Amino acid sequence: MTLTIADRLLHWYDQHRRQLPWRGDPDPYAVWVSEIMLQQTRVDTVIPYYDRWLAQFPAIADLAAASLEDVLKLWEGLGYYSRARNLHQAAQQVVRDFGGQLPNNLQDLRTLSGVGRYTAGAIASICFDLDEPTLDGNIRRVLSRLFDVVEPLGSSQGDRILWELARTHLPSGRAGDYNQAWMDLGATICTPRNPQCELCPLRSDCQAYGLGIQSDRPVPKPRKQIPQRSAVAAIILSGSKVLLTKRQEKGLLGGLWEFPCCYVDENFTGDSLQDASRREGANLPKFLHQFLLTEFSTEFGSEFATAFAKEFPVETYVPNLFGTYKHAYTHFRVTLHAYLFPFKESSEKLGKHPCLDWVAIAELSNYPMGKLARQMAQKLAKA
DNA sequence: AAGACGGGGAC
DNA sequence: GTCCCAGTCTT
Repeated sequence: MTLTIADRLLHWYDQHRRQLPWRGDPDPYAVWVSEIMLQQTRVDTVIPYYDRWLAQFPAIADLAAASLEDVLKLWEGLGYYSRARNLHQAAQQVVRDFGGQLPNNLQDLRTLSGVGRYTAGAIASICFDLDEPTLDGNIRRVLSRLFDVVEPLGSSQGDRILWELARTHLPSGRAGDYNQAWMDLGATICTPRNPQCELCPLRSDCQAYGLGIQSDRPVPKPRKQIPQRSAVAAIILSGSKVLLTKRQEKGLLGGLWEFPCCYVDENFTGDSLQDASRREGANLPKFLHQFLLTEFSTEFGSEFATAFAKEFPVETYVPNLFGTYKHAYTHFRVTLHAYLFPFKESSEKLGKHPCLDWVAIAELSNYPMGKLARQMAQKLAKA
């Protein structure tokens, strides 16, 4: 009898599987944490975060009882911070609705925040031996080459085909290994560029290889141009402390701390670098100064706004440049100019608000921040 | 169906 | 510089 594709795939996996910290851990919580961290994130990046996470939150109950601040601090640098917020919330969901145990079926798994179709299939097959397929970036690429799928990656039509292919070839009884085998094959052999086809156990089954078009599969989805934005930030010093503000829970870098800042063009239209250079030519420190006065008086009370206006008269005070930073987010790039506003006298009692804090320079490392704010904080600590 | 959502590594 | 990574949620 002839070997199926799954037979050959699993045979290869039995010999070449990667040794990873979450592999062989019988605790579904450990697998769950790894799957969330691995979303859009490489294995090598995840491993140190995974180890620290399991050390600090060994069980679901530990995570559920933790503060969001501590959770975000441990996630700092991994990106896509909604994953951390969702994982935290889902842990509380599990304690409240499922007796502290991760549910062992696809439907209940999908009710957890941050658990989508991929993660539910992965957990169900790996932890609970359910015959469920799953589909990630690796599996999409491998199946697209193997079966010469021409529908663009991520299109709904393409996804329908790929989910069906994954389910069609799934063997009964080893779905967890089958799913992970596709991913290991995609990560180590059937790579995005320069795939090692001569080492592939499925070479003779591969339609793209047969046609010599491996590098043309999968068909990428057309990309849009990334807009360029400008921003200004304020380093407001008082004694040995600096003013931090906390971002709102939702959206970009939600719940993280930063130095007070704003985009120069809130009515950004998304077109062209011309707008960017026009904004760069504007009077940025003056714009920032006005923003701070408005922001402080509307958000943080008139007392602090008054003290700030007295110390830094908008007509006469010209702040020094602290630094210029360029950063690329997923869907836009930003150039940020930071300016200094040093109070002559210590005024720590000014500005009381849950989303505002005077922080000693030495304590900045305790506050969860995005990369840009972290860079600024580190420069401040060195000076 | 398309966009929001981070940061880093490989080329 | 570009691509893309063990995707999910929102609009």
